[in-house]
Amino acid sequence: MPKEFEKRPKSLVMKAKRPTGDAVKSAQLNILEGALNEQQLAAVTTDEPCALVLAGAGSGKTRVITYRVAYLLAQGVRPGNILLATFTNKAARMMLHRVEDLTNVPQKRIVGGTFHHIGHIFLRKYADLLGYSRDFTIIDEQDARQLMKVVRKEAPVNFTQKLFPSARLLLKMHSLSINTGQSLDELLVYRFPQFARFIDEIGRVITAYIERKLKRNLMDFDDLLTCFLRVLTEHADAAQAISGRFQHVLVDEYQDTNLVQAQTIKALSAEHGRVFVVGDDAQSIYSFRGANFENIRNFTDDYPNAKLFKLETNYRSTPQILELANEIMRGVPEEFRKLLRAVRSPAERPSVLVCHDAEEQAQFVAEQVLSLREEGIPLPEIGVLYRNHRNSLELELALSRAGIPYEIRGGLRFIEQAHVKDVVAFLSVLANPRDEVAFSRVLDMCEQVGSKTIARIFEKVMPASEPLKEFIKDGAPALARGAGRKSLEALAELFRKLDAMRKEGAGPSDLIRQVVEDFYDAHLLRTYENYAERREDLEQLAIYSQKYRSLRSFLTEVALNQGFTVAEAFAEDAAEEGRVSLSTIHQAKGLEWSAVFVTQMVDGNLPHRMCLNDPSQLEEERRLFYVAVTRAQRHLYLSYPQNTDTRDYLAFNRPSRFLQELPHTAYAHFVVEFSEDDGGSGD
DNA sequence: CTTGGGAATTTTTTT
DNA sequence: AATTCCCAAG
Repeated sequence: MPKEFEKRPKSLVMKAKRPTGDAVKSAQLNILEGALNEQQLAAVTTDEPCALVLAGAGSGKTRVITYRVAYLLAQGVRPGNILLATFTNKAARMMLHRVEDLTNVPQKRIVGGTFHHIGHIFLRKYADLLGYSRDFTIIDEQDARQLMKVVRKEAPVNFTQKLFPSARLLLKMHSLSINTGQSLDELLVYRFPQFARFIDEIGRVITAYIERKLKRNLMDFDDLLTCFLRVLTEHADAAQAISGRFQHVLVDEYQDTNLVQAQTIKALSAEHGRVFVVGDDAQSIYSFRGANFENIRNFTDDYPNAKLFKLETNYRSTPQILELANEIMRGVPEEFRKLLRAVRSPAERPSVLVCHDAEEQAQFVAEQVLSLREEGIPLPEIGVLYRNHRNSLELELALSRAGIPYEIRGGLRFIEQAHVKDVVAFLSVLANPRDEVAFSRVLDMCEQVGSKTIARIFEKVMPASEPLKEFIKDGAPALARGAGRKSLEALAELFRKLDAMRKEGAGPSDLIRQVVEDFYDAHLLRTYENYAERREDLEQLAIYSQKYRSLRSFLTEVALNQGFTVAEAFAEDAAEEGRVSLSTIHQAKGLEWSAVFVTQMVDGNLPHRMCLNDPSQLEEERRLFYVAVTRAQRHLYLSYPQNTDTRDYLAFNRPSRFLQELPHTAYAHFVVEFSEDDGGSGD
């Protein structure tokens, strides 16, 4: 290990607070000792270069990784030498904020975020090594599907198109193949046998898709990972510069990394081997995205020197909740089973509630929330979880009826709404005119312009070195006749204006307002019924974008930081008493509430019906249930409706097999009935 | 060629 | 139940 690094003056980091290194160290250790238990302290202060922290739910995982960063800083490690990879950008912000509190090191000085975010940072610098230009555009899933659709149509596939996989499916195959390291052939045989006969054709379409992205300077989400890895493995100079910089690599939620991410960590740490990894294999719930919990289970194979730490004290939940959680995981192989020790005092058993239908279930949740509030549990301490977004409908209704403020995590993302994407597309074209997805979206808004005209325009414009100039100047509008021509001319005029504004230093919000004023407003008016609402959204977008000076930084933020939802964007802040959280279980990862409702515990929903035939997917559903249950500190309610009302028939539900597998002693069983005006009643 | 409407298909979780 | 696909009228 490089001696030089070890000797760096400790005062550098802590200058603001305490001048001498030793004083810093002992002060820091005091803080640590008060804040951490023995196991946590051992992990945080280890001298081993490579460490794996296996941390059960609620055992202080986040705390450990946060304090580890603070500890390293106190040891004299420069903030710039630390890399913190987390599962969401929000998580990174929270951790680094905490680090700032502990050490006074501003969070901005440490590189932290998702692998996508980190990859993006360096690709802006090194993308040209891969044949991309550095001002590439990031496309989201929808855009990617659009592009794949185009490529698929163009491909010389002679089969009756119906039997050939859809664009969506092609993307999924491609993505899984990359992220799991399986060849397309293998993947098709094992996961999509019905398409195995199209191997060659599928391969060709996917290759065309990859080439097209490169040609148009577009990167999809997977590219941010794979291209970054390619920089690290194929370009020694760049790799040296990057990995030389990050002397300490820390990874949170390691159980949800995929092969590409694991290889990235490996490449980053190849020289110094200083890796600090935290995770819990029992909480691996992202295999549909290529995540592989073998990464964490086999960590010591990949890193033979790794020192293993286990955190087994659970600070979060009551013994009753933990007992139930342990029952869920009863089946996992012994070597990986964790013994979680509860330190909280005993309380009520978790409840299982049988409701008549989804409405009554929602009503029950609403009333129970009210009585929890009576007991003194504030609304932000209550979480309502479900398997998929659609399950939130009845809950929203019941909560609003009861006058309970709530916020929804996930759901339709603000920027994924059609009208917002429309307006953003104008800016995307401005930033990267070769972005054919955005460009055709814009063209498509012109009246009397359809796919044929768009194709003709592209044919003329795309080969040019500056497609947008070509479009504006060379009369691409002339390619259409009549009304189509008129609207294209209006569009060209708008782009002329935007381009000029941009040269004069206009920011994203100016551009957005201009687009809306000159062009989009009219489109909005004739296309949508709820004109006013959507118009309001766009004003919100303009306001939101004021934070960004450059077009590129705004577009990147929009593409990568999709965290905020429609509800969130409009949440009037500072509601005096806060809000109840509604969330999918996936999005609840890493969070906790005093009281947790897990709703729709119906076989076919949790576990989801699509998973029933595949044992490994079924196990993942079980882990999902485990994650849901372990979010609860004190009160846990598991509920399911007995009937599902579709429009024309009534279905009887089976309770989730996960419920049926639990021993009856683990919970209290209730049948919820609303006979008069309120209340569930005992069995 | 565009557009709108009716038919067919698909259905989870997210960066 | 909602999105995507296809076809036929204008």
